[in-house]
Amino acid sequence: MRRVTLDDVASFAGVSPITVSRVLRKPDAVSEPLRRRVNAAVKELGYVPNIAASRLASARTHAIGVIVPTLYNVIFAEYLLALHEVLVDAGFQVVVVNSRYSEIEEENAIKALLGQRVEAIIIAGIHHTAHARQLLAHGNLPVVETFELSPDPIDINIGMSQESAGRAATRHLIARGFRRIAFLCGNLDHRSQSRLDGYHLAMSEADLKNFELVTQQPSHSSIALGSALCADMLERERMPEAIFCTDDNLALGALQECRKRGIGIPNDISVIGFHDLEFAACASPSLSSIASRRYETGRLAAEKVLSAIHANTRHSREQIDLGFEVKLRKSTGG
Amino acid sequence: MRRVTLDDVASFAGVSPITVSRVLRKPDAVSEPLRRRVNAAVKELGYVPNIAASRLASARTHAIGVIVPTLYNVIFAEYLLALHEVLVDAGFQVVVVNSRYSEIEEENAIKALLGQRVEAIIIAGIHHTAHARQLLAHGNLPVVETFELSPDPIDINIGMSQESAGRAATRHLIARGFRRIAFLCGNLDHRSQSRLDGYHLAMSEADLKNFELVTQQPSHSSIALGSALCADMLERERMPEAIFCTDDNLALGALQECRKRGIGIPNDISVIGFHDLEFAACASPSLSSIASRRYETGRLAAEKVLSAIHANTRHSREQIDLGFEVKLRKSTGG
DNA sequence: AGCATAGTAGACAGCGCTGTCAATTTCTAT
DNA sequence: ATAGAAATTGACAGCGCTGTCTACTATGCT
Repeated sequence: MRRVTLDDVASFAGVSPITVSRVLRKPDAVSEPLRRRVNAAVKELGYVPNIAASRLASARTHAIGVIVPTLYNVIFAEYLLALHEVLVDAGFQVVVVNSRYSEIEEENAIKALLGQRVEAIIIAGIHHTAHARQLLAHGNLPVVETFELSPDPIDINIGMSQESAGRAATRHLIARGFRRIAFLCGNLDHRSQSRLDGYHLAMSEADLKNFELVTQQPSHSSIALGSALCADMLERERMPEAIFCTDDNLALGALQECRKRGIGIPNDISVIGFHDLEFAACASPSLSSIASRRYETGRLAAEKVLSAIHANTRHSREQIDLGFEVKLRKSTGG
Repeated sequence: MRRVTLDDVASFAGVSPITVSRVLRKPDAVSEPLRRRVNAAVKELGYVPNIAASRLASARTHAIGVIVPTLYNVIFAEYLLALHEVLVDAGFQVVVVNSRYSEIEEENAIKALLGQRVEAIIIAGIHHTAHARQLLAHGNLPVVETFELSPDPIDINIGMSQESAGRAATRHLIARGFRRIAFLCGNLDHRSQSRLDGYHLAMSEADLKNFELVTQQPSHSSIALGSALCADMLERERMPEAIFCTDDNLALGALQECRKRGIGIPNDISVIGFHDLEFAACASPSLSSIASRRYETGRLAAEKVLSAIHANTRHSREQIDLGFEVKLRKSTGG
């Protein structure tokens, strides 16, 4: 039971294989009657072109590789959504690989994508193994690093300063007069680490080094984890006056935990989250947060890739800071 | 600037191309010294095998196609996680395509996957276009339909009865003595529709047809949407006594909305969600829900696919009902 | 010494498609 | 009516790899 090939279709339709190929790829170049005959044959035989053969022959894959650390996070879901919207419409296949927050797996993912001869790689993050970096740099294809700003971009870099954002959130709490400011965090990936750096920076700028309260647990951000981390904080000798969570899910969990314990927000404790997820504005009390622009990151990354492929340029060495926005709501006193 | 090929490596290492190929695929079949020479050459030249060529020559792709309606939903994220865990470890590439809840896009996705000669297709849902169904049935590859139970599976089918689950949730509320029971829903996809059918069934079984309160809005399930739909319900002439949400996100939004309006849960209104997401147990009050087994669905689907590929069997025609569990918590009175 | 066996390396052809260029037909303008 | 351009179709070779088969080497045994 052999699979139907282009040649089968050609002989069935009584034309040359090349004509069949053309009908499928550039129908305008074939006359109406032949096109009909070929299409009929394709349908009749249930022909499905073999992409591997096409890729090999044409040396074009029409595939873009995308590496994200996890699929289990709305942030990346929104980002992927944007990438898909732009790239699929432009006729590209999006190959998503997840690196599970591991640089080793990321390197393997890069190898796999290069082996597939993707025409560009869009990768979340700026920290790679030395070898991975070398592969990307010498891969002779456009590379976009996203979500963070790199001191030394491989090629194109689109993101925001996670450190500045962490600092801004902390400064906001400091400006409100709080001194004992807690930092809640799940997995300490590079982005969270930078936000933590920003927190430390802001605290020390305000001479509040002694009032730092950091708690962290290596599992993915969730409402449940937020409750747990918050509980941990509340059971310490002296409660914090404000809490900065690296993620709105954690913040929502913290809100719940406080309510459960009869702790008023923002009267007793202020809470600020990160990312400004959908529910932040409608939580009760509404949740202050740092808005990140992951949808725009995805769109822009996709567009940059398309134009780089189109222009056949390598190493544009462009860096774009999409910034962030501090959203002040009830949970930090409005 | 040509890409490095197997032949380049071979001549660099002074061996035949076939030997290089073997070193890469079955190193045991090559003697130690040659293997070292070849590996050195690979490293030196930065050789990355061309997968398209390999796939064409070997007629094996080591790729499994997975179709989901959206990536923007934890349910599918967990399912994909499970699929990945099993399949990647078994040496397969997972090709994820999202159909955006459209049967047309699903059909296109199927064509794309068949064109890639994936070795199996795992597809969420049992409703396809006639042509899509035909493609899957005649594609000569294992097919797994998931999440729902099909009256007529194409091949393997792993899921649960969404209707029974919807009915069970509603029955629980009825058993608690409620009569005016509302149903809240976002996008009315096939699964939600079945849950709604179950709701109608349970209501009519209890002679409560007159007390049905259904509200729905065609956007994806979110906490914000839950608040909005709940607000809609609460502003009706007569408030519901209980609310069944097709999704825990909606339910959490409903909880928030009720709290905002000073409506006590479960004293004034009971709420039950669906899926038993992570936060359900730790919400306040804790949220009753119907637990679905999406992780197990993913694992099992992957395992079935592996064994079907291994055994080289087609059309096992197997149906597995993974069931569901009613989780009773505070939001419906414990 | 002579032979069978296993282990190792290579030759060859071909997977199914497309780029390039050549050949043919059709049409346009003089 | 005819040269020349444009539109249409086809021949050929090759993309980079692997399955299959063959050839060679080393080893152990009678």
